[in-house]
Formats: sequence, structure tokens, C-alpha cells
Amino acid sequence: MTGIDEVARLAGVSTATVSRALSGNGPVSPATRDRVRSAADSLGYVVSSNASSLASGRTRNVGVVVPFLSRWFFSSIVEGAEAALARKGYDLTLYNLGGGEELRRSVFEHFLLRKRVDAVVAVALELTDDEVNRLLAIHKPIVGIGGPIPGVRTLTLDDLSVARLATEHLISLGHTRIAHVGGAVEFDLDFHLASTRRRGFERAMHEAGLPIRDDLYQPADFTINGGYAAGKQLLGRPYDRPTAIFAASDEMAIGCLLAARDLGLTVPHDVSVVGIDDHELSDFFGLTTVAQFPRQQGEMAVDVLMGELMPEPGGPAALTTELPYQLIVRSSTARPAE
Amino acid sequence: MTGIDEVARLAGVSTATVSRALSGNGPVSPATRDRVRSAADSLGYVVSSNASSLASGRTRNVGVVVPFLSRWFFSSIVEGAEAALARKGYDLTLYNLGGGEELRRSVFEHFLLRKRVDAVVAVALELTDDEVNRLLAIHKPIVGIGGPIPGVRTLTLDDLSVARLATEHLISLGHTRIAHVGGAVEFDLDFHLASTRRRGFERAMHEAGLPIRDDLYQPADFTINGGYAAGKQLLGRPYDRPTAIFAASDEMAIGCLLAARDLGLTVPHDVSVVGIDDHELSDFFGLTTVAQFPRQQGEMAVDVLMGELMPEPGGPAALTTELPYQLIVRSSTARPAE
DNA sequence: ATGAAAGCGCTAACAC
DNA sequence: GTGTTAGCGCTTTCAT
Repeated sequence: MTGIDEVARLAGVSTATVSRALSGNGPVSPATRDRVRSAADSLGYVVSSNASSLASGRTRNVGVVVPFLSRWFFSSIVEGAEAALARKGYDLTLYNLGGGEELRRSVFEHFLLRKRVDAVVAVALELTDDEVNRLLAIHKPIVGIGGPIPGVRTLTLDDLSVARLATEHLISLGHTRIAHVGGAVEFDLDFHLASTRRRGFERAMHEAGLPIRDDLYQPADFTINGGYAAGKQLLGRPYDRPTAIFAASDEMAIGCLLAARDLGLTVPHDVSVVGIDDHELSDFFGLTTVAQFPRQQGEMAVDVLMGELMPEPGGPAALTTELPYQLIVRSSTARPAE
Repeated sequence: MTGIDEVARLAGVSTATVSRALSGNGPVSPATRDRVRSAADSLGYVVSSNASSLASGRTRNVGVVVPFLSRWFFSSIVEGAEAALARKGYDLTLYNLGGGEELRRSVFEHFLLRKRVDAVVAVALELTDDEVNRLLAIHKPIVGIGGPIPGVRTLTLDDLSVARLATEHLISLGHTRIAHVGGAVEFDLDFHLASTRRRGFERAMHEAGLPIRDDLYQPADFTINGGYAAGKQLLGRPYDRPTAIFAASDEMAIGCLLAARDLGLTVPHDVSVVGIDDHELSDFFGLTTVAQFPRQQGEMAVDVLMGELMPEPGGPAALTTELPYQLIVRSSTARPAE
């Protein structure tokens, strides 16, 4: 366990100079910096992050809090954040809230407060005022992904516009009898994502002068399985079958695709399907979708965070940043058959 | 920022006693312990993990290193590990090696060495001697998941037996013309998983006196997409079509299922399909598979690690622990048609 | 059972 | 540009 003083001795300088040379903070002549660097290398010296953090108050570590992990969308965000942090020399400490209320409490009342992190990224979580204030009180910047949190810089997707875009794509193709597979209320926790998308759908229909029919709405649980059941329900009706389905997520949309196949319907001839996300499977299934880019979202969150940790000359960023999205047309949508 | 001395003052004891009372290390009378506890609570005191780590040498944090994150299998392992660690009051710091060789180097030469973690879990990574020694030199226990690493306690799946079991299931149903969709060589990095499974398949065939036909082997890339292409190839042949397919992963098996459908073949009437993993989609597709339990694997790894961090009376555990697996028969396999 | 005090290994004033 | 030194906030001997 080589320490800083061994490096100092080998390089023939003081520990302060070693610290400055290695961290880049403070003036060091190029010559001594090189000397220190090679001394450190030859000893295999790596700073103790604890000692460094204790002395400096900075940990070079950020906490990322997610509601789930083993779902493509969330793990992609984490992956993006991890990559961006690693590039900056930061570590990522992960907190998965999947374990329920009690776990969430302990994460916010203990884990995040023990000064292990410099900042936190909250993914798809509607933080309470209390949770936010606890962190802000100890000067930990927060950035949220997924919906506005009062007093917190957040990256949000304009779900209303995304849903409208998907629906308008169908309308522009000539569809009029369009069904919607939306998120069931019990999944409408974070930021009312499901209901916002539904509103976007309804607004597009309304603007096009098309009727919004309750019988063409099916709630599901955001899974392929749930989408399949909803699709069967919608497409199995003996008359007045919708010519198109807008599902509030790709996984549900893929479920609809499979339901259509099992009913002997051809996509997009008999029914068009559009989703949201650009899930990893969507390309395979030829699903038309409105892509959001979770990996990039994770990276963007880190960028925003870095801006907070090391404020730069330019004015402070806006409190809310809109996330990009993009319609990707594949083979699951077409004009309705005659 | 309440510190330990404020708590000490409020409780009317020394900081040493507060430390002992809160950490549980060292003798404290029940009465004072309660006094300290409530003082800490009322002040909202949480130890500074840095100061604590620096003084004690323990971080209460473990590093988890994975080759990918946004894949169900790996994120499930991480999820399991995170849950188990959280229960013990530990944090999990995540290192994703997806970024290539250089990233891997910096993780092992810097990130993991800066004393931020007490131990590391290496998932599906064939660590080099150098990587192992670096960590062992600073007394960081390692546990691996996924294959034996010399000198490291590892949890391994008996891939040979798993593949044999899957194949024997097909043989016992009466299949004789069985194809194998295996991992392509370029994906055979970690622990030769693909080739081991192929050997398990061949052994089962051999033991049953069945011929191993090269033309009934198709390599793929472990994705649904790749499995689909391989399935098409195998099932599209004009004669001598296999009556069953054993795929080395569920994702590839699902690809085969979809390929069969698209060819107008019925599963399991025209072709049986079996995979390995019990992927989250397998139940939906009715896929027969040999389940492994990634979430549990993550939890087990943590248990082993805890055993190393706080050695208990019982003798030391074995160096290699076999992971459980289980044949799950669903609707994708049946006797071959006449 | 409790307290006093010496560090843990660095960083950041401050002096030169 | 570099060295000296006083902490950062705890834990842990060693006394008592």
C-alpha cells in the first residue's frame, strides 16, 4: 500500500506537490509534474479516495437512483450515465428502489446522506419535497430524468407531443378507427406518463376531428404480455375492428403485433401498429415507433450534473431540458386497406 | 452538517462512545446506547462514510464489474447483488466494461484500486492473473460469477450438464434429428460458454447413439435476431428438416420460434425448441428452457463475499460453488410428429 | 463501560 | 512553484 509520502520521497518533493501534480489543482512546473507522475507510476500509486474525499469534500462519485434495473429502458439509462461518468473519472453508485417503500426511505435517509456521493441522478422518480430538501441541504446537486421535479433540474420527455406525433403518423396515413393501448392507472405513478400519453393521443384525434371511442382504449401493464392481451381484445372484436393501434410503449406494441399474427391478421395490411421507445427488439419486429434515447439520456444527465459540480462561466442552464425524440417509420404502419 | 461530536455533546458522552454505540463495535451499556441513538436520530446524524472508511479501513461498499448492463441477464445479476448488499447496509458501485479494452484497464488499474470498495464481484469476466493479483495485493476479496478464475472463489454454472439436460429432454421425447443453434466463436470469450454448451449437446447425442451432423449446427450471436436467422436456415431446408432445435440461449431460441412461425411451421407439432436461461420473455412464448437464476446468482455472490469479509467460525467455503439450474417444460417441446 | 488522544492519508491555506 | 502544516470526521488503542 504505497502512500503519497512514498511518492513524494521518490520524486524528491513534498506531499503537497504530489497532490497538486496528480490532481491538476494548483501550479506545478511541467518538469516536477513529470517526475511525480513517473514516480507514482513506478510505485503503482493510486490515491485513496477516502482520504482525498475527507480532505477535499469531493468524492468523485455520483449516486444513481432507479425504480427498476432489469428493464431495458432503465439499464440503458444507467449504462449511458456510467459511461459518461467513467470518462470523467467518476464512479457510479447504484441504488435500486425496486424493493419497496422501506428501502426507498433508507436510501434517502441514510445511504445517500453518508457523503459517499457528490450528486445524485434520479431516474423516473417523483421525489418528495422532503427527499429533495434532504439532499439539497447537504449541497448535493440533483438532476432528474423523466419528469419535472419542483426545484430540481430535470430532463423531461414531452410525452404529450410524443404521443401526438405517433398518433398523427397514423392519421396522416388515413386511419380513422385508431385504438390506444395505454398504461393502466396502477402504473401511472411517475409523472403520470401513461395518462399524459393518452391525452396526447386524444388531442391528436380531436384535432383531426376524429371521435375518441372508449371501446377502443385498452389499459395494459407496459409488458409484451400485457400488450398481447390488450391487442387480442382489440383485434378480436367481430366488427368495427380498429385499423391501427397506438401503444404507449414498444413492449406493448410488440405484444399487439404478436396478437395480430396469432389472430391471422397481417401487419400492416390489416392493422398498423406504432409504439414509443425504440426498444432493442423494435427493429427486429419492424415496429414503427417514436424513439427516445435512454442511453443518451443517461449521458445528458451526467453532463448537466457536471455543469452543476463545476459551474462554468456561461449562465446557468435552464431548469428543465427537453429530451429529443424521433419518429422512426418501419414496416408496421401503412395506409389502411380499402 | 451534524457531526459525531454534536451527537456526543447532546448525549453527554464522548465521541468514542457514540462511534461504538452506533456501529455496534465495542461494549456500550444499553442505556447509553439508547441515549446515543435518539440523540443521533433527533439531529439527523448520518456517519460520513469517508471519515469512517479512512479511520477503519472498511468502506461498506462493493464494486460490481459487468461486461454489459443493458441485457436482461446481467442487469438481473446486478439487481440481485444490489438487493442483497442493501440489506447489509452496503453500497454497490458499478463498473461496466462495455467500453472496450482501455476502459477495462483503467477500471482495474485505477478505479478499483482507490480504496472505494471492500471487495469486488466480477460477472462473466475471465480475469487475468494480473487483474486478480492487483486486487488480492490490497486485500480485496473477489468473487466471480460465471466460470472458474484461478485463485478466485467463483460461482459457476455447469454449462456442459445444462446443455446435456436440454438435449436429453428432446431425446427423451423421441427426437433424433436435433439441430443446435450455438454461440458463434467470436462470442466465445468468457469461459468458452458457447463451446461448452455445444460439447454438452454433442455428448448427449453421442450417449444416445445419435449422429452429430455438422449441417444441423448453426452459429448465432445470442440475440433474438441471430436466432431468427439461424432458425430460418435450419427450418427452411427442403428435406431432412430437424424435428427439434436446442439453442444455447433463450433469446436465440425465441428467434427460432419466430422463424418457425414465419415459415408456417407449428411449434411444437412441426418442431420443438428448447433454450437456456429462462429469460423474462420465455414464459410468454411458452418456451421450454433450462432456467438459471441470475437474480439469485447476484445474491449468492454477495453472500459469499460477506463470508469473506467477516469470516465465520465454520471452515472456509469451497473455492467453486455450483449454481443451480432447472428444466422448465413449457409448450415449445413435444414428441415429434409421425 | 467509558474517555483521551493518536492517527487514517490526503488537501488546501498560507508562507516563502 | 514549492514546502509546512493544520485539519477533514471519524475509529481505535490504551487508560481508567
